Amino acid sequence: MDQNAPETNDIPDVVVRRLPIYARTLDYLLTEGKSSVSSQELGERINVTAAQIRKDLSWFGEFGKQGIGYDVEKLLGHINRILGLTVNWPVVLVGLVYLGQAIARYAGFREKGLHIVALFDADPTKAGTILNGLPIQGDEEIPRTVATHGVKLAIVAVPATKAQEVVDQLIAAGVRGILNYAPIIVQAPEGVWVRHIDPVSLLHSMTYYLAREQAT
Amino acid sequence: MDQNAPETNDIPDVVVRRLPIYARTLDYLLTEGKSSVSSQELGERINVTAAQIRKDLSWFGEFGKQGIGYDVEKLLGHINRILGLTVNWPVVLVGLVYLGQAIARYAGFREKGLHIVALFDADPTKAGTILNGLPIQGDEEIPRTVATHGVKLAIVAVPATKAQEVVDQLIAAGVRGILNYAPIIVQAPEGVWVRHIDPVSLLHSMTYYLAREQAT
DNA sequence: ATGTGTGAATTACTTCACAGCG
DNA sequence: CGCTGTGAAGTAATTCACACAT
Repeated sequence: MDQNAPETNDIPDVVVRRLPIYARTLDYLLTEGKSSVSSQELGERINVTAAQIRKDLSWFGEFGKQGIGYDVEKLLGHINRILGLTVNWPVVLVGLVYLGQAIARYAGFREKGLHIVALFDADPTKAGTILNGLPIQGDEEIPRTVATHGVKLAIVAVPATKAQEVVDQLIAAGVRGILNYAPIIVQAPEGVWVRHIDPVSLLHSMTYYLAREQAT
Repeated sequence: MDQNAPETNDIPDVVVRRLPIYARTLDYLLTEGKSSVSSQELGERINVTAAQIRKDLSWFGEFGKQGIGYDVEKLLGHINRILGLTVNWPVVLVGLVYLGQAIARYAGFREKGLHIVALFDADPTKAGTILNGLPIQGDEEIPRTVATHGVKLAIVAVPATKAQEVVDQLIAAGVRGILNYAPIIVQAPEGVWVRHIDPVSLLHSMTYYLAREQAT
């Protein structure tokens, strides 16, 4: 439902999905001046058991010191390397109505190795407009631009009705990972990863519990 | 890491999280004019096995007809009832920089029973500004407004450094479910649900696989 | 003492496979 | 037949608990 995990034996996807959270938290610990952290302490910050953190990390090596814990900076470096974040990743963004514009302006991507290098929107009246330093291009430019930048990652923030079409174009152009904000599960072939962001579904999964309580 | 699931024995949270996706897809099927659907067909749209859908639904009752499948409209009604979506849920939104503004303007919440009833931002120069028909209030108004509307759900789109503080205020005011867009895992007491949206982490979980391939 | 790394045990989730109904 | 609902079987993920290193 969420992603198509092609033959990536070895490490479970749940583990991979937790690594970025560990990295983010180590980053915060670093800015707080902490140089060392135990799995216990790290776990408390993110509601994960200490054992889980240790087991997750053990898939990749031995990064801790018995009796001490983990060196924050070193562990962060290890995780960043594991996630392929020693290089910057060019990313394209498709769909520039409100949400897309907000994404284009968000500094958090660039700070974390994700550089938005091109913006696309199907609306021809937007073409040429500069947004956060980048010109908006028409969707027909996707193939050329994706190819010239060697872009592997895309963010899709178009209406649900257009999402599959845009995703197909992106994949045809060479994109291999897609972050989809449209409220629809898009299909992708083997070898392409897709992650969905669906705030309405997340809220609905909470109304389930809240509705239940009121009845009690 | 993602949510604190207090004593909600019975139905697994993974199941609850899939229900909104089923509902959304049934909705699309309905607009496409389909009146009946099999678990197989529904599953193909969202990359879930037919058995999983049947098992998930069986937690709540028997909604299908052997040899036929499910009546789209009826099943949608059942799921909406299960999710507590027979009523509208008032929601407040805190944080109105770019992302928050985009959220405030997004029509998709209201269409799905989630009515944004109040907007808050800590920036006093924003106070009083009308956004999408609602006045922006200062954070100090949170307790009164949340109480008068009986708000149980909140969306948080403030910077990471402010997120925990805002969440604490919201919970103190009576909020029981929080959708957090800030890139930090916020803490909440038993009985409060939290869901996180973290695009950077999702992208990083894909760079992991992409980096691996290039090496191959 | 303290806290990691890890097999073993446990718990949770998914898929199988088929009886039974329309 | 065709497709649901569901126990049973099979996988996967998490937690336990402890040997061992500092």
